[in-house]
Parts: sequence; C-alpha cells; structure tokens
Amino acid sequence: MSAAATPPLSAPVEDYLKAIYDLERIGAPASTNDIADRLAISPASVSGMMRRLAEQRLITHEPYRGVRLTGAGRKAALRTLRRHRILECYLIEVLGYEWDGVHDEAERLEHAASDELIERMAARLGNPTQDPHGAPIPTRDGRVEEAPLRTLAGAAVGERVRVRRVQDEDAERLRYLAELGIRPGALVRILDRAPYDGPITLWVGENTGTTRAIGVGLAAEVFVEPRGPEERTERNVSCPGSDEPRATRRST
Amino acid sequence: MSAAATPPLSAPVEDYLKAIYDLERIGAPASTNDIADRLAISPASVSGMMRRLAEQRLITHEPYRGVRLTGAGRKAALRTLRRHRILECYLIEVLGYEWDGVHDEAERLEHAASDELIERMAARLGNPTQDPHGAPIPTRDGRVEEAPLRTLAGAAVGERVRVRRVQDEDAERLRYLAELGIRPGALVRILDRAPYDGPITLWVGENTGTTRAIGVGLAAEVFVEPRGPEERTERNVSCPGSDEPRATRRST
DNA sequence: AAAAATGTTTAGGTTACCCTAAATATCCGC
DNA sequence: GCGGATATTTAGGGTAACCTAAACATTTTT
Repeated sequence: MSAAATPPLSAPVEDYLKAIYDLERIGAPASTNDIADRLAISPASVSGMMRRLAEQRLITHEPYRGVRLTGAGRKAALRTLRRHRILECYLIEVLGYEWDGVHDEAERLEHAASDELIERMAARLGNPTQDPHGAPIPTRDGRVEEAPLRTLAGAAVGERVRVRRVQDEDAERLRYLAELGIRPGALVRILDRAPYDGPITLWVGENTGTTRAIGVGLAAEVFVEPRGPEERTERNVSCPGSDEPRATRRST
Repeated sequence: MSAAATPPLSAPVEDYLKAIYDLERIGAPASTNDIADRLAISPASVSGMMRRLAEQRLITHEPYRGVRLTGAGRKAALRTLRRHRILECYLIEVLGYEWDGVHDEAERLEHAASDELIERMAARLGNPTQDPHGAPIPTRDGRVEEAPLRTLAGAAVGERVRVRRVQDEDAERLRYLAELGIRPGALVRILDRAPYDGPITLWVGENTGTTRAIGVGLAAEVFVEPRGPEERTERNVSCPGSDEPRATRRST
C-alpha cells in the first residue's frame, strides 16, 4: 500500500541524517550546534538544511529546541549506516584494508553504492551483524539493537570490562587505540584513575597483558560492557578483528 | 618537478571528460551537440561547462569548432576510464554481477572510489588489461593502446571476424547481444547484407553455431578484427567472460 | 548568394549547498 | 527577573550545475 518510491537522497542529506541519528542515540533531540560541530559545517547552514529536511518529513523541528528523526528519516539513516558498516567490513575482510583506514573510504562509497551491491557484499561476508569497530549493522528492513553500553570513561577503579565498540571517525585515534590493544573483544581492568579528569590507568589483556594510560577524552570513545560472572556466549556474526582479540593483526 | 597536486574533479566534470575522450577517439574534435546527446544534457549547459573546463586547462575550445582534451584533460579522462573498467571487472568477477548490469554501478562508483581502492581491486584481479566488454584498461600512468578496430557494420559479406569489443552503455542492448552470442572473443561470419542499411545476416560461432540477423545500428556498436590467417596468440590478461567464448555463462 | 536549416552561444532563471554577519531567542547566575 | 552568555535563526552572498528561450554563426540547399 504505502512503500511510496522514496526519492533518492543527496549525499549531504544522508550525512545529516546519520549525524542526527547518532546524536539522538546518545540523548535528547539533536541541537543545531551539535550537528554543525559533527559535520564541520556552520550552524547557519545547519539551520537551513533543517528547514529542508522538515519539509521532506525526514525530521521534526521545534525551533530553538532541536530536531528528531521521523520514521522515514530514521529509516533513511539506518539504510546509510548499514551501507557504511557493510562497506567497512568488506574493505577490511576482502580487500585487506586496515582497521583505521576504512572510515573515509566507506564514507564516500556509502552514497554511491546500490542496494544490490551492498547486499552482494553482505552475502559474501555471511551477513555480519557488527562492523569492525563493534557497531551493530542495521538489517535490510531497518532494525538495530543498539546495546546501551557504558564507556571506559565511566568505569570504576577495579572493574573488569570487555571492550565492545569504539568510535570510528578518526583514523589517528583508532590507530592509537589499536596500539594500546584496545579493540572490540579486548579485556580491560581499570587500575587507577587520576583525579580531576586525569589519566586512567588500565591493564589491557586476557591473561598476559600490559599496563597503559589513557585520557578521559579518548576513554569516552570506548564503549564497554561489564564482564559478567558468566560471559555471554551468544556472540554476533561479525567481521574478523571485531571480536575476540587475536594474537597478531600486524606482523610488526 | 611538476606533478602539482591535481585539485579533485567533480563527478559531472569527470563525466564530461570521459565523453569528450570517447568522441575524440572516433574522429574530429568533439562538438557541443555530440557531448550534449551523449550526456543527455542540453547543448546550452554543455557550452557553459566547456567554458569552465577551458578555464581549468582541461580542454581547448575553439568556439563553433569543437573541443579537444589537453594533456591534463586526457590524463583525467583516462584515470576515470581506468576506474570504471576495473570496477566493471571486479563487480563481475568477484561479486557475481552480470555482463549487462555493471555499467551503471561502475558509473557511480568511479567518482567515489579512492585510488587505493581501485589499485587493490586491480591487484586482486591480476591487473587486467581489458574490461568485460573488451575495452582496454588504461594503466595507472595513463597509457592505453586503443586498437583501431572496425565495426561489424563495416564488414563485408563473406568476411570472418573476431568480436573484440562492444559498447557497454546500454544494458538492454548488451543483454540482446549476449543472447545473440555476440561478445568479445566470439567468431562471426557475415552471410548477407540487405540493401539500404537493411539487416545483416550472420553466422555466430566457432565450429557449431547459429544464424542470426542484426540491424546496422546495433552492428555499429560491435567492434571486430579481421580473423587473420594465423590469429594472434598473444592475448591480454582480462576478466573472464571478456575473451574466448565460454560454453555456459547463464545456466538457463 | 540568399534563404533555410542546423548548430552554438548568450541571457536569464532555478536549485542545492555552503558561507559570514547581524538579529533574535533562550538559558543561567545572581 | 534582569543581564549577559550562548544558541539559533535570518539576511544576504557565492558557486556549480542544470534548464528554456532567444540570439547568433555556420553550413547547406536552392
């Protein structure tokens, strides 16, 4: 009945929707400034785009209050997110990209790839449910389970946690986290926290491991799950490298 | 010394350059109208774009006379062509696309893929030198050997020719040619030509084969090479399906 | 060689995005 | 509950790409 042939969205529009989705996920309606920051665009430009998106019923906009995705907007955002994350998996698993190098490539391809291409890639990968950074991959029909994870910045001294996901935007930071051994699947114990938002000292590793220190800023980009008494055995199908820590990723 | 970091070209600009390259390849300088036809854009818009391209030193433009690519323009066109053709190979060989379905996908991806991605795909394919439709793939440094091929429309009755390349723009037509058995590598004998640009009757096949008829319009999109006494044995590295005819491509 | 047909360019307009600067609304501390 | 800080929107501009209609140049026909 419905399923009105959705007019194709421009690349900027898809980027806005993704950004709004991500901001909404954290908390309240997305504010103009937050969106502007995230997309590195002036707030004035965001205001203009919000009007256009609202006209297209992709968001609802209460002036001075922020915006929320509508059903259609959410669907579009999840579609883009699916593309992005499948592309990341594919680039790493099939074409040998590094963990920290996929984001930008996927960012461009996600706007150009057809649904057919994405589904062929997904099939080829065995329909993964999370990307290499631990982010869940929405299904074709727009379902995601966004696990409400805490971040490493919020973990208490003495706690043992399992890294589940890291923010993937910044290649530099990702490379640094990889050096520290902090990637999805890694086990971390919080040894110490310096006061006044000082560095957090960690033990990274399963049995053998190392001591590392990390700033609160970076720690806030690492999502973790408390390591329960009996860890969940039901694991997601995912890209290699996104789960259990592996002995050697780089041969150096 | 030179190698000035080329500013990235927009997708439309890349499309114009490709079109001009292709038109120039046939014959004289590309005319405004030809470019407009090929890109399905109004001649007035083409005029405007020609001004911009000339400013950027990608073409030289003699008003009312047509345009020619400069060195830089040619280089850019070949870069895009390389991307397009490698993508087509990759989509067919690795992701299972059909012969007739790759063009549009490649057309979009060629503007978004990084050089790194293209080279990874090329490596994965063993650096092919022609695409699935028989078109030569320019090298990374912008070299191509454009074999000066004749078309099936220009072949004489009684001649035996080898199909080397077909135009890949139109999926419909490609599908039809595939049905006829006309693909790169196929052997064809011209049995008859009806007068007044009437249909051409062909024998398609190596030893066993079939009789088929084809209009002059379509025949002009099929590039052939006379089957010499001793056929060249030095064959190009290429995508499967782009060469020697294979028993079954589709299982139907 | 003038008229007709064809091909090309200019003139003027539209849309989607972006920007800076200025105006305006909301929030927060006192 | 007022005044300043902060957040948001409006006003006014810019660019790239497209369009149609009209003007102009070239080629072809008679």
